[in-house]
Amino acid sequence: MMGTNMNLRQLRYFIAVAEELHFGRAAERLHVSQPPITRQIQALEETLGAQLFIRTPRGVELTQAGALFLDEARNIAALLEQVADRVHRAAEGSLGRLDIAIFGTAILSLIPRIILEFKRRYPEVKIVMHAQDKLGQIAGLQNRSLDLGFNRMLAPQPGLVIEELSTEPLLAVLPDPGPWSGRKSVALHELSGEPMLLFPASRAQGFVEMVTGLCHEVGFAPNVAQVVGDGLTAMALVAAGFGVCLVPQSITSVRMDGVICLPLQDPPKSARVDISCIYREGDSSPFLANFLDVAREFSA
Amino acid sequence: MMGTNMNLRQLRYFIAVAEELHFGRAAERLHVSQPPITRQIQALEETLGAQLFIRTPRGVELTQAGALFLDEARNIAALLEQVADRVHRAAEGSLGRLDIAIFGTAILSLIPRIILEFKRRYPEVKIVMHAQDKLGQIAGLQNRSLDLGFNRMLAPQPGLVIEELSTEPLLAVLPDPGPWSGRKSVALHELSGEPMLLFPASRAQGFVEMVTGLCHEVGFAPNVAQVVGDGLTAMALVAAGFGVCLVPQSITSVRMDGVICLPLQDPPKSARVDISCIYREGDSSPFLANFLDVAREFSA
DNA sequence: CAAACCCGATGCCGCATCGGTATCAAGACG
DNA sequence: CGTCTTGATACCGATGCGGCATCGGGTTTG
Repeated sequence: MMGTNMNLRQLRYFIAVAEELHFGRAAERLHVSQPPITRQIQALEETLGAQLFIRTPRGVELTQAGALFLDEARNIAALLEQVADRVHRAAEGSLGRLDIAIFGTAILSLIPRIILEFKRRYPEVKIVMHAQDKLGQIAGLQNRSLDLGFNRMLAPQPGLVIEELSTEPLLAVLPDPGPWSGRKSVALHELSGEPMLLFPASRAQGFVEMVTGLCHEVGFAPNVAQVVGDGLTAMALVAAGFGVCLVPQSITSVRMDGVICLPLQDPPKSARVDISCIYREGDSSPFLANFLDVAREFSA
Repeated sequence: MMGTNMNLRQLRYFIAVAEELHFGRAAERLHVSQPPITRQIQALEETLGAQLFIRTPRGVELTQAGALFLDEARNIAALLEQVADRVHRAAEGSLGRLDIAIFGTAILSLIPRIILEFKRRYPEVKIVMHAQDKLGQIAGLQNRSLDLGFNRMLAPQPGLVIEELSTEPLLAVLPDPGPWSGRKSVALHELSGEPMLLFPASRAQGFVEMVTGLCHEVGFAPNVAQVVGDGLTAMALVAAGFGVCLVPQSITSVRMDGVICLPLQDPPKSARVDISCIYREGDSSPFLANFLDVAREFSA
């Protein structure tokens, strides 16, 4: 009456016996004695309601049902092993998916290198990139559609962790040819009269306020010509003669004719912008942990 | 340190917890108390080397690894159930394969009806037909390439069981038009002068000896015109005027112009031939048992 | 702000199950 | 006819499992 419970041990024992066609040799292979084999096979036959072996004086042979079960048992055993391995790798962060958001100039220089290295180390982790601004990243992290965001000048958020990866100086982007052609650097106050292009014009500001604050520090209010969407647009407008602008250094990895990029003379310490990442507090995902490891290596 | 042993119980528990997202409800569904659930899940997580659930104050949620494992666990559980069912049906003879041999006129009348009925009852049992003569059937049974043979007048064989399904009278096959046209029966001694066609001309005889013996019983030696391969060939030669022959009644299910088939007058009891089946002694195959059940029904 | 509540984790105990040793029963073989 | 081999069985000690009671933490509630 009691036999509705198959056991993986029974399955292993059965496979051994079916391959050896001999209880004793199967027991030897399994490093147990022979009686347990007999009992487990009997139990298995009872649970299946099927005789699996024909006992002969010189060993056993498979019945048709036994031969059928052997195939399936091998399948299941292999499947289990494979599944265990995949789950293990998923848990240690080698297999799975990571949703990353970037915005604007954050994609230049550092981030691509981090992602490339991560993909090299964990080729079975699928990285899904999302282009979302600061507020979108926060919302995405909170509703779990994102695991990680890259951005600049992030404000603290409850439940989210902000981690600075690196900082970089600001450069002045100036028309070329123009008054600054041939110069090695420029002082911020030299730009006091110039029309200035600011960015980004998105919901979540930060950089705009930073630039205007810097100008006030050196004693002038910026002559804001226009607020545009991103740094590259601003640079293009500088090239077209609409004014000047300040950009993070990494943006200059894009070469553009008609402008020169000069470092600031005696820049204040605040004239730097960060590249930071943001993720959920207490997120134990191994994918995230591994990605952060790679990111921290590159920020050093 | 000991955790290399996954258990199907752990798998069931895991599925329940993953679907309920709550240890207590899972325990209720499984009709056990909550602590065993905790312990089995812990053991499973250790064997897999992966955290499957994130424990929260109001229940649990799946990790990525847990979600992956849930899919696979469902697959394995379903596969196991299906396999158990298939093995059970294979053991009771509903699923599998049966190799049957027939030869010559044994295929007429009775055998096709038996096979048809068996296929109706056990549609998942594949019947493989082999055309083999008596010796071939015996060899096939012994080397296990056959499960069952149909034939006539089988001699006892060690290790094989012969079971008579039915007997049928002999009929005289006579040219028509001819001396017997219009008659309702014929006495065997009337054929004493006629050229007689015998069969089969295969390695394993039996029927030839039987017919010659019958002739001797009524006082004449048959005038053997020719020994041919099978009964149908003999009938065709009768129609062509080569002589007469005796055939089992069932062969007359094939209508042939140019001959008439008449029963024998006062036939001796020995003037009958059997249709028998032959199979391995002690063959416990449920397919064979089921097939024999059907065959015995039809022989009654 | 403390008490009550809900959740999973843990300690302990009794029972079922499992494996090991010794032995048995039945064929095969010389 | 005895011996060997093979699977089956009896018994015993060890392990594993479930149930009960309880703990620790976090949330909710009065």
